[in-house]
Amino acid sequence: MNKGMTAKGRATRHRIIVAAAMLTREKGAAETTLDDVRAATATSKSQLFHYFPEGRADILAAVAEYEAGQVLEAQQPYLGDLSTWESWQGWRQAVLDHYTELGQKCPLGSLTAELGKSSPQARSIVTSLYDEWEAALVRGVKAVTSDEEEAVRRRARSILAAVQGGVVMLQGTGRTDYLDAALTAAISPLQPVTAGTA
Amino acid sequence: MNKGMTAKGRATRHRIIVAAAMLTREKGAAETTLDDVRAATATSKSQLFHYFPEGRADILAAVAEYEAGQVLEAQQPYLGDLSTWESWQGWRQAVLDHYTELGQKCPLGSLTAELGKSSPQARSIVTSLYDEWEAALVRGVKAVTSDEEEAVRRRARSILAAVQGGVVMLQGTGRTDYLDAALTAAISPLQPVTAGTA
DNA sequence: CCAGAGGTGGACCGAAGGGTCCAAAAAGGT
DNA sequence: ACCTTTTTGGACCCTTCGGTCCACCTCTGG
Repeated sequence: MNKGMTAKGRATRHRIIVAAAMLTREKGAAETTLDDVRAATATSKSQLFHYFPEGRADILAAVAEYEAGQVLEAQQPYLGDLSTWESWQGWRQAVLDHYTELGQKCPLGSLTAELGKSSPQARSIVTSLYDEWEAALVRGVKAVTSDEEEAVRRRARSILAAVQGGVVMLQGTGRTDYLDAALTAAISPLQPVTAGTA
Repeated sequence: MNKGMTAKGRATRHRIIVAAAMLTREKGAAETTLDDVRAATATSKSQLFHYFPEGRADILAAVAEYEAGQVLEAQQPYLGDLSTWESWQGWRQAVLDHYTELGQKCPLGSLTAELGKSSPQARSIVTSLYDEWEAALVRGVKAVTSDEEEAVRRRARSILAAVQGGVVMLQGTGRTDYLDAALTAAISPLQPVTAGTA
């Protein structure tokens, strides 16, 4: 894909993606126009179509891919090693902090809303993000419990859904209470039985 | 608001809302144009603006309000009386069935995405929906546990977030596994200690 | 130094879609 | 029957925005 593209070209392309990602977070995908991107990157229309032949949809897809990566990155290094209850707590806090900071701006929410329909590639980006995320959680759950495969998988999914739900509600209300409560409740069964809460 | 409006007028207005709601569910708010609504309701542009002076935004707001009501209605009669573990299970199944049936079509998702930004009224619709929903869950949790106020509230929020998360992931992947797992895990602490799972 | 590639600028186009307007047709009241 | 109010039809305007086109830079390598 980077064939026939100089360092300068790649830089421009990357600059477009990053700027478009920022705009998308700020105003949502629907309100982000090509002119906005153009203005934000000091580029011209022709460049946008030069680097993204399919136009707008192409850019948005690239942004989605970029953002999907950021989502997982924000959870590191915790997500990579959830082998102890302490690291789970660290992860929980990292997630909480990250989304608290983001606030209303949701990286993927508006993207999927805009691209999701009739765009199989967008769908696959989200799906593989979830898969990767779930896999990491599965490894972590497996490390701190002795449940069988299926139970572990279900637990991981419930944790993942808790994050998603908390984030969605944060988007809609601006309150972090839900994410906090959901996350805490979701991982609490992983807590070693020392001073456990029912 | 219904001042100076005949029965016929109210009927037309209502017809517009219902049709717009359906279109919104099918194609998302962003892709629903006034012409679509016009065609689906056999009305004219002037009527749209007659009944919704603010235009498109006005219609979308009305749809959001309408859909918010539908969300809670779909959970009845269970949501109204969550006083036993059995009714909690019934509710869980009702939610699962409802969203499985809806599948990809999310009533409020695209609405909030489109209206959420800079529309305080849309925000308040979502907020009060969540509040009402949470209140019902709080009553239910309180009925089956002996936890103190704050713990009850947190539990209710975690359950609510679990539903939201499961639904979001259903939207994105088409799979109900997440909602199932999240819902099960979220209410499992409410289960009476007879054959409890850790 | 001179091709020829990649990179850039910006004018231009056409469709889509939200919103306005006016006038005609029903409904309602007296 | 007659006047008023509501309801309806649809032509029209105008902005926005994605997308096209072509001419002009600016590198790089031989």
